[in-house]
Amino acid sequence: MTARTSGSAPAGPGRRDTRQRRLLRDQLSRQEAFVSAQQMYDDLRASGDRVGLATVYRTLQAMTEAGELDVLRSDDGEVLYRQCGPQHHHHLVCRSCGVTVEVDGPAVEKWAAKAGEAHGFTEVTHVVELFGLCAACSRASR
Amino acid sequence: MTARTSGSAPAGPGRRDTRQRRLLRDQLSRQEAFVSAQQMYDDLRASGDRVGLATVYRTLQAMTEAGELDVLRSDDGEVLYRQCGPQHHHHLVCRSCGVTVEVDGPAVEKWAAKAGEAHGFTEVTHVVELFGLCAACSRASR
DNA sequence: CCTTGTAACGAGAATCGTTCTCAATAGTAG
DNA sequence: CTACTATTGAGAACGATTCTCGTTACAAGG
Ligand SMILES: [Zn+2]
Ligand SMILES: [Zn+2]
Ligand SMILES: [Zn+2]
Ligand SMILES: [Zn+2]
Repeated sequence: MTARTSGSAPAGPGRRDTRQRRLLRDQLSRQEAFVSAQQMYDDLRASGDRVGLATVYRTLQAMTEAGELDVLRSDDGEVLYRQCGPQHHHHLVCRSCGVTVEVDGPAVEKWAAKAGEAHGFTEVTHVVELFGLCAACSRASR
Repeated sequence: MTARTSGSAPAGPGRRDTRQRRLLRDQLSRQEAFVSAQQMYDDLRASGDRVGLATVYRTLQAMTEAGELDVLRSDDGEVLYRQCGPQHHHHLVCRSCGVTVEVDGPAVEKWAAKAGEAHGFTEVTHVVELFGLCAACSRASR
């Protein structure tokens, strides 16, 4: 027996501070928009950083499970990630550039819960996302 | 020149009444739940009907573009289809059996439009879906 | 009915995002 | 510094969806 003698340090997956994880965390904290794993991978590559695609996928998933990222699925089926604030909110996403604004909608929450009950459903969750063209992209497309 | 002499009968894609399309339309009109192309394919196969997978995908897509079907993406990324009523509505979907109830939420529509404007977004659309366990599935899982 | 032009089919190959495998690498506690 | 093992990454494997292209079969004319 060599490592871990007593029940103190919580060893196990997800706790090592690696170069790859630092890179991803940094890039995410700098992002305004929702981005895909592929985009993250390409961007890191472009800036000369060496990271494996599988690692990007794994890390993004792990962070999501840990509640550090919000997920969204684009129309063409790609999974997009974003580092958001901690409170419950919804997203107003630009269809063109991905820029995202966090918005809240207390009315929606209530409506959702009520609608669920009314039909005998339990454990009701809701998916509420808004898509549009941000001010900048609206202007650009005129 | 043989077919189409004058500018009357709108020839072109999407208008032939084939056995496969009838089968799909029939099965969809009998479905309470959102279903995937694969499921449709399997079900048709199971009931002895001969249909190609590509045809199922193509037809479902065409019907969707024609506004005859509503689309939804499952958590694991599959596209699900359902024949719904013509008016704008949202869905309360059972996570377990897929059974769906159409619900409306005037409050949500307003909130969405307003939130969009407030941040300078244009052409705002919304995705609002509710997921839960239907009464039957809630009972079964106790 | 029979003929035609072509929309629609379908089997299988090709895409594409994502996940898995497994040998090599590198945090970390001691 | 060493040992233990979490993590990585190249490439194979997957699964849903799309594409290809030779064959089939609607449906308008004749
Ligand atoms: Zn968010
Ligand atoms: Zn934009
Ligand atoms: Zn619907
Ligand atoms: Zn159910």
